[in-house]
Amino acid sequence: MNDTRFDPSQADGRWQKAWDEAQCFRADSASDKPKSYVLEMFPYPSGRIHIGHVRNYTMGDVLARYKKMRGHEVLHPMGWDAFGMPAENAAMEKGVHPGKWTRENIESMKAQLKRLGFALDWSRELATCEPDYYGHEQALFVDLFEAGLVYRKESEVNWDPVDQTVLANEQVIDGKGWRSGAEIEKRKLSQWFLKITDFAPDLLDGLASLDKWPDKVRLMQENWIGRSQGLQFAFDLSTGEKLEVYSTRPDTIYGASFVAVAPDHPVARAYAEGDEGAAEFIAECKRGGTTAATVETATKLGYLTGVKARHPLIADHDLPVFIANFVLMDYGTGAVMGVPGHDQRDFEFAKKYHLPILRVIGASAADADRPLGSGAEPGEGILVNSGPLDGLDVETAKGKVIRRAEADGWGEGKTVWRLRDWGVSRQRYWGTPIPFIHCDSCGIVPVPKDQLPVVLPEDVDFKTPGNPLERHPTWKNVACPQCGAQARRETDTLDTFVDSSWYFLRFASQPADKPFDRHEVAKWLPVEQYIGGIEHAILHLLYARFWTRALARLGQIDFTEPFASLFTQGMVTHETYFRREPDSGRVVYFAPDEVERSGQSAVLKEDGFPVTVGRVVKMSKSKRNVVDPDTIIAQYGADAVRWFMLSDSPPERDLPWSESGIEGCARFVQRVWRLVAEHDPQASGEDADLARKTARIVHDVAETIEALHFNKAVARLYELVSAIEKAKPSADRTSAIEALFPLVAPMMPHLAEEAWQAIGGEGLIAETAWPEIDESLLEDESVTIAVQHKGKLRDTLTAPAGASKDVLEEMALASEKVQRSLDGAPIRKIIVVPDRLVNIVT
RNA sequence: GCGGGUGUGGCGGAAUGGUAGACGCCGGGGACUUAAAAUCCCCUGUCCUCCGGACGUGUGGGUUCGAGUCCCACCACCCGCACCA
Repeated sequence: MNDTRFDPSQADGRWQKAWDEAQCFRADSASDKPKSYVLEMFPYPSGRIHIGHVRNYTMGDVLARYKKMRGHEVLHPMGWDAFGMPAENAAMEKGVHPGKWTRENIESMKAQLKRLGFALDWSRELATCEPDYYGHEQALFVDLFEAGLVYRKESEVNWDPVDQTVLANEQVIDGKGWRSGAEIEKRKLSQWFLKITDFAPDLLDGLASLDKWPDKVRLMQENWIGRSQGLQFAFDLSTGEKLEVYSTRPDTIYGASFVAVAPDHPVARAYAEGDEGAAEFIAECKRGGTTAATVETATKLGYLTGVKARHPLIADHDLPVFIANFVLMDYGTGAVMGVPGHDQRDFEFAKKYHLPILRVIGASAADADRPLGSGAEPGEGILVNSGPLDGLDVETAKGKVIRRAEADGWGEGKTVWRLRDWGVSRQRYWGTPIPFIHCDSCGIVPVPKDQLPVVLPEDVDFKTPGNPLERHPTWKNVACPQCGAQARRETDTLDTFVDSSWYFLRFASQPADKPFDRHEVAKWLPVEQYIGGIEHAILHLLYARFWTRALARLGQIDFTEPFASLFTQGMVTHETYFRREPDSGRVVYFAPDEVERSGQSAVLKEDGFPVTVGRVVKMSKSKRNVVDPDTIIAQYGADAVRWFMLSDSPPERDLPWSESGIEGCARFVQRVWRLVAEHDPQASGEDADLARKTARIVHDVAETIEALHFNKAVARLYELVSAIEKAKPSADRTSAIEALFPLVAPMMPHLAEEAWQAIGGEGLIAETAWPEIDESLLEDESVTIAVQHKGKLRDTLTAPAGASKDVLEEMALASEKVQRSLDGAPIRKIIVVPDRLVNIVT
């Protein structure tokens, strides 16, 4: 151990092997230590680990290793979210089977993760694409069906009329199919749904208990679930039918000037039968994709029908009925009343179709005749021009209208949720087969559990677009489990969000004959700390919460919230380098290793001419601003890469990758290593300042790791290393060095092991306890007091901690700098904050 | 369009309403060396009449003895929007 440099290229692998052999990171559910379940969102096996994964898993790893040092039994597993579209795309493009492609990707990504030295329990590894995972998922799906939480209904998909296939939203670009270029249209298919709306109140109420989740995520989920209270009421139509509408602003009912229905509303369809223009308009609305962003950013269009709606409160007053492209069939009743004065969308619609814009709310009664100018006024106020409601505030008016409607029998107060049921059908091959059989006489029959798993057939082709299961020659054909007659398998597969809705249970317990063992699961769950990207703030996390609640309702588990604490980390970003081609104006991007960077500018290595240094954005293949984890591990070692992932940027914010930054980290690894040579067990003498600093930093690093403020832990460790370097040899300095290595062990585990061994530490540092400190060393003896005058800093004083206000005031006035600033002005007031500051007001 | 977030030196950032810029990167100067690498030391927000002072946390207002932090309005960028994962 006399080498002056730490060599990761030989040390990393050696310690990774040592951990493997000692099986340090195997989670023992029989242990009587307190248990910690640390989980990072499992990756999609795209082929290579992305630097974003490295950041995510490094954070989890630091926490897992730290918890272990704190005496916890830690479960820190890893697996693969292995179903999904990219495998099918690879099959189409390269002719490789999705299973082969996926399994090879898993192998290479696993090797990459191992090179980073993560403290993972690989004995629990799982891949959702294997029958021993998805078979259990099928069993759970059947359980949910039997509990009445699964049903079928029609719903819209993106239909590519040329490829004759269903497209995902991301495959629709500017309303056109990504391969065919054909105009996409909305088409209705009969599909499988999970009744997440059954749990809407529960999912909403449960958010309150998630006090270790970021507020922003809870808020996003709250808005997504979208509880609203309003009035559902019926208009009498001139056709003799009734039209149910829902409004959250029944107080504005006197301001209604039109009614609008969704293009696929029965009233619209019925009317279109006798009106060609309406039929054409409805057909027009079918064009384009199904996403909310597309629908809502489209120009608001309406078609005036000849139908009239009788206003329920204004005698003999009729409103025109429109078919409108912005009204959604699956929210509320698929029909709305339009109040242009107090809703911006209605306002724009009214302008376009020359409808009356009435004011029914003003700042006061005097506003009754003030016209609405440039836009709607959606806020609070006092009712005007509203007959019996005049003078009431918004809330009171809402209540009055609802009571009136209920008394007169034309409507009732109703709670409506924005959340829709979860459509889980996918018309694709590479997913969990939905375990149902269609029988002409028995209807829809679940596959009996003893016949699960329904295994995906291997012999499929991807030469033509569409679902290979649909055109497989034999797989579909099966006998009905009930009557034995010839029947057909369901060919839809499950949304991959289903796979990720219960994998955290399977990690905790992996029996062969059932999805999980409830007693084993109870030992580990809920997950103590879940870490992943903010992009999953709504869908994945909501679906996992729902699935957990559904299993609790079925009596399979005893808790309803899967993740006690959630952390959402930021992205890893990098500068972009590009040139604009002079002829076409096309932008050509260059990879970081093709570019020589200096100061503000950069040149292309190949030709020596400059390239433009573009914005710092999320690493992506299209911008070519990616760095490959393997390359940088080979160059700098796993510890430097891990250290970089934790340094500087707060973990919830974006982290800009930089060459100079990683070099600084690699230098720091060596700096820590050099302290091994400084470790002198024979050194004697005290260094009270260093001892106090060491205790303080041991304490702060623990605190900041627990709060996941890794950047602050890193800053404190830099300080400790500097302090040790500057200190003269002493017993306290030797102790500081002995404390330092365990402190950095969660972050730089390879170096820490090597150093620990070199200074004669016992066993593996991964299994060592966190350093103990003398709590009395945390008390400060003196403090720095700021003295302000006119709100500005004039001087700083050193005072004993806990000095009285009078003493501090006296010290402040004694300061020459303060007197100069005061310049004899009369003192009006002195504010003293003990241990902090004195502010003199003149 | 709707929902959520972020904004502080050249860069990443730190700061229970109480000393703005901790810590790191970059840059500058110096030491060591035949030289380089490595390492170590010092400086490093802007401006000015520079042993002192003024200004300064996206923009414009406000509350306060005191605002990066609280309130109002705005701007820019990022994430999500139900079939990407």
